[in-house]
Amino acid sequence: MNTRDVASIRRRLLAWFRKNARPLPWRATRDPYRIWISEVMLQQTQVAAVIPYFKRFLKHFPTLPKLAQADEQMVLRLWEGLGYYRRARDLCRAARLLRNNKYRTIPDDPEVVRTLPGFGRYTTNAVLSQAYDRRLPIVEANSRRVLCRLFGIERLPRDAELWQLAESLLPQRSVGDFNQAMMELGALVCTATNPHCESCPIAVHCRGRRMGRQDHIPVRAPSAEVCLVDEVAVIVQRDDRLLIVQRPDAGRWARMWEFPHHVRAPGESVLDSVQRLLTSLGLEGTVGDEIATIRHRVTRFQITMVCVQVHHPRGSAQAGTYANLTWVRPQDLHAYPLSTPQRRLARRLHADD
DNA sequence: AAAGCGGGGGG
DNA sequence: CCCCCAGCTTT
Repeated sequence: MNTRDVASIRRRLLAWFRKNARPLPWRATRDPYRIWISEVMLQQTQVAAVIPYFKRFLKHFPTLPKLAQADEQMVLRLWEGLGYYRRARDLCRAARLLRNNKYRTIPDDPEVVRTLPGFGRYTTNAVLSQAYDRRLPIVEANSRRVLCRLFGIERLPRDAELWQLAESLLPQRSVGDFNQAMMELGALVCTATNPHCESCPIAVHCRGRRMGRQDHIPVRAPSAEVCLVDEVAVIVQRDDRLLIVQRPDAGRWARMWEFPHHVRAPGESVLDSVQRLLTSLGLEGTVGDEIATIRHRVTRFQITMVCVQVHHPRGSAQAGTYANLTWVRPQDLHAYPLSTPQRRLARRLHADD
């Protein structure tokens, strides 16, 4: 792309956006706080799903100070159904960090913003370009597709390459609109399947289109295979609930799954109950021998270790399998009522490695 | 650099 | 069923 092409792309895209932009709620403002909330909700989440959540969230927490003093449980409740709940926790953490450092809103400083939890390169640049017209590029699902087709990249693109291309297109002003225009084009015209090249404002500059390869760009990374993994699972019982602590990788406790709806039937053995649980989750696997059982008088927990061999879901192949489960990160275990025996057990098993 | 996080929507 | 979606964090 030479300088003239780039200038033409900027002009055409901005003109197209001003005529065709959807009237989304977060576009009615340049309030950095609102833009921030929208950007976080939109991470890995489609626009249509976000709109009602965004409106409701802003009714409860209209400003940064309100969010900074919010109860995290309340924020999480408002987040229910959006997924990736760490986003909500990070939202609270970042709001409080800003307040504690005497910021009354998101500062116009990428170096500062980038250090806040939940602010990666994309979110930092998206918020600052839209709120303050900072000249910062963005790369996400939509603009990635646009860039790959526009530049005719017929191989797996490298991230650094895409960021560089995105920056090369940025105008001097209206940067926020331009970034949004790239995304809007990807959402409305340069779609993943059946792109509408006939109505694309920059089709004349599109190498992918010129090569007739738009349907084969961008190329996808091969999806990971489902492979067999030997695992050790720990079953924690309390009353009629089960909690499984699983160790997918040797020497590292990666996750803890709670199954609030799984009830061990009267008289049913733990091993049978776990087998039934695996089946009900659609996981193919077999429950092997019981390794050990530990009873905690104080906590009323009984912990059973069993060998479980599971056909382990890799990549996104089994996304959704664990719906309705509560996910707890190991570093968050201290906040969880069942953490003490779990960690004790983790240390014991770890010592055996 | 690669894997994991979650839920919904569409083909 | 599979792919895709306004990514971030950790290893």
